[in-house]
Amino acid sequence: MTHESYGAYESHGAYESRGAYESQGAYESHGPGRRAAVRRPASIKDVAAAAGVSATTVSHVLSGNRPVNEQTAARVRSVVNRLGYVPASLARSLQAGSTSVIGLLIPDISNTFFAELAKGAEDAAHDLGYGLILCNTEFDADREDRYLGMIRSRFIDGMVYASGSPPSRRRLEALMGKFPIALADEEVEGLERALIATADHEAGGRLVGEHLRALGHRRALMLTGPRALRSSVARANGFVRAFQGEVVECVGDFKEASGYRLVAERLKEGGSKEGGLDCTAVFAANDLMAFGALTALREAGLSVPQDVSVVGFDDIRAASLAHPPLTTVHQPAYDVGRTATAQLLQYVTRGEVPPASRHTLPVELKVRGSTAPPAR
Amino acid sequence: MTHESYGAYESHGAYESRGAYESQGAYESHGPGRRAAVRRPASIKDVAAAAGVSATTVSHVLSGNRPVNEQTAARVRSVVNRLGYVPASLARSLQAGSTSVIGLLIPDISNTFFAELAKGAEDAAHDLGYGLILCNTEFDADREDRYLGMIRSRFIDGMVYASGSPPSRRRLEALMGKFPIALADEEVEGLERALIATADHEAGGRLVGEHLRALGHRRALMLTGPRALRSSVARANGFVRAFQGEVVECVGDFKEASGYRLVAERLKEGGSKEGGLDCTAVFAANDLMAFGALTALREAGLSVPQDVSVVGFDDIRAASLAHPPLTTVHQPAYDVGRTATAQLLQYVTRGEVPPASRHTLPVELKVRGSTAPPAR
DNA sequence: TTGTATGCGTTATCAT
DNA sequence: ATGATAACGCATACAA
Repeated sequence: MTHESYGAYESHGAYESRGAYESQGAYESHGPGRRAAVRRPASIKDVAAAAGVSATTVSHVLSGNRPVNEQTAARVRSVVNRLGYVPASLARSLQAGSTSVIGLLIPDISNTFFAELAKGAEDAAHDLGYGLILCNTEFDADREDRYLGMIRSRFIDGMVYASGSPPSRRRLEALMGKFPIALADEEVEGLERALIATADHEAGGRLVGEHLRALGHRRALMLTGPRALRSSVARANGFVRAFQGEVVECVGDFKEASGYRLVAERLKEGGSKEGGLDCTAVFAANDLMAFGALTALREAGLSVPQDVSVVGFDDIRAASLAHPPLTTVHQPAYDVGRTATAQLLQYVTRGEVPPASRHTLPVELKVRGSTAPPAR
Repeated sequence: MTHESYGAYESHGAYESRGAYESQGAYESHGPGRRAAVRRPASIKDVAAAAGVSATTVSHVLSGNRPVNEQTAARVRSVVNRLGYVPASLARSLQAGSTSVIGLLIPDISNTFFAELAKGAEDAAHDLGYGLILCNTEFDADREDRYLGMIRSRFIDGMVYASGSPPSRRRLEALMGKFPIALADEEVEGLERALIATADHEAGGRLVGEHLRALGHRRALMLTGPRALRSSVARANGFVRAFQGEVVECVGDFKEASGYRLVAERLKEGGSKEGGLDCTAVFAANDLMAFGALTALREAGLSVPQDVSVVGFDDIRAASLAHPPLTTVHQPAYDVGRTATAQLLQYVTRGEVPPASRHTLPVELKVRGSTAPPAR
């Protein structure tokens, strides 16, 4: 399916002539409220026959790939219009050897971080005439497999991979040597030699560490993401190194519930003291977990930032709207998606598998209302 | 592309045998960091030749559509495995006449309402073995056209349409008679005779009206969505009827900026009094516009809900996290997406164009901190 | 149990 | 300027 196939023929009047559609619909109407059976859409042969030319000529009238007598062309266009003919993109793609569609695989589309990333990817794809399929995995390995199957079966020309389910690493490894794949936002352990666009996670962690240290905190609870994710490790490393204080690490899974659970459990176990957190600050490896932490703290009667400071990561939309507004690390989600996609397409369009290349995009600390100096 | 094509052959060992991949990759490696050229992937003929059977037999070994001698089958599978053969979904779909993929067209994926709707649609699609392509239009008519082209060119088997750009109505009209299309969340004026799953917008407006009236408000500013959208009109109608007070209506476009602008302008113009709003409550037709209103009010030094009450619509995630938490109408976004998709697929799988059918799903008023009795 | 021939809808190649 | 034919990769009707 080429770019043109999306709408190039509309200008020939498919939409301009309403009557044509109504009289030649691909479906037969069986009256109001009744189901209608599908009829075979017009093919290039139908057009050729009706116009008294060969299919070859029809093809060239539509593509402009070679000169056609203007009278003939006009006749063909008229028939195209009348029959409501639209070239079958499947047949085109089969012949062309590519679909002009790539995929974007993400774990959770309702996370505005990934939504922004998706916008960047979509813009980059559209700029080059490519379609973009959003593949939402919900962190589910089966779904991920299924979507990866689309590239193995060549339904799509390439894939921007922005997920993070660790078990998929081996599959990715096999795929990356055979198909155009770019990693966005997330490096995958053992796959350093790939096309990668990512935020500077380590710097983000460092900024948070410096911020909390400067406020006077000396003991913090860190809610990390899965160990298998490079970004998790990088955020934690940057934080620990810059904070230079005591850090209690708990492993979460980037979901709000896990942030809630980890903090609630720690509050119940009582740290070392009177049922408190035993930490003056919480750094969650993403905003969602930070929100979970916020909820757990509120339920325990602790107020933020008076009793405990909380910091997130990502700067999703809800972060600035939260109560209190969440101090967090802003990731250039849109740029990550755009960069990764642009990089990928550079190779897809040339029928090449991408070489290793890393783009690290800068992050920014957004200091808001959820952080303050420790109580005492 | 059938459901099975996504991964049915993986169990034959494509992934289980790493060595096979490495020695038979579809790309030729040119050493670390160098670009690699694409090589033609193995086709069914390659497998047939290598296994010493016909392509027909290979096809049947893989599909199970007819019995094959177990020894032969084993030999074929071994070759499939060795060559890393995966059937080309394009060729399959061309032959089958359908792709087993449908589209979901939405205006803004970063709006969590649509993200939730998308999840419902995706779940429903996957349940029936269908893939789902997320088409994000950004309210852009060109993008919408482009995505609608996918159904006209039969790249997808059907479309769940959850957008709302009014100018597209005529295009939709022509399409709906020819291709399987379902409307989600949004009725389209003049297209009542279609497959529709929507929230009860009118009831939502009514709940808000009753709530504000019960609190004692008598004069409200209503920020509606575009007039051309049925949901906008329904929300406004329900509200006006139940509120039974004075209502000033301003037309927005469902974006945050428009909520901000409308309220800011009204504040500047001064209503009828001392630069105030001249209303004790604001009802925005969606949460995004409510957030814009919140910002404008805050900048004007007005506090919510002490000076002005604010109500939204949708109950997106940020609503409960906002400051103050936003009173809003909860829409069953997930169910709307799931219902519309399930309905659509019921007809897609049978190769029929859907009849008229309307599902109206219940909404719920979430009373939170942004509403209170009027000051005086 | 297996193979041959044909068709799906298009575009490219080679003629005319 | 136009057409006939092959090829893309697969599945199926028909034969054997």
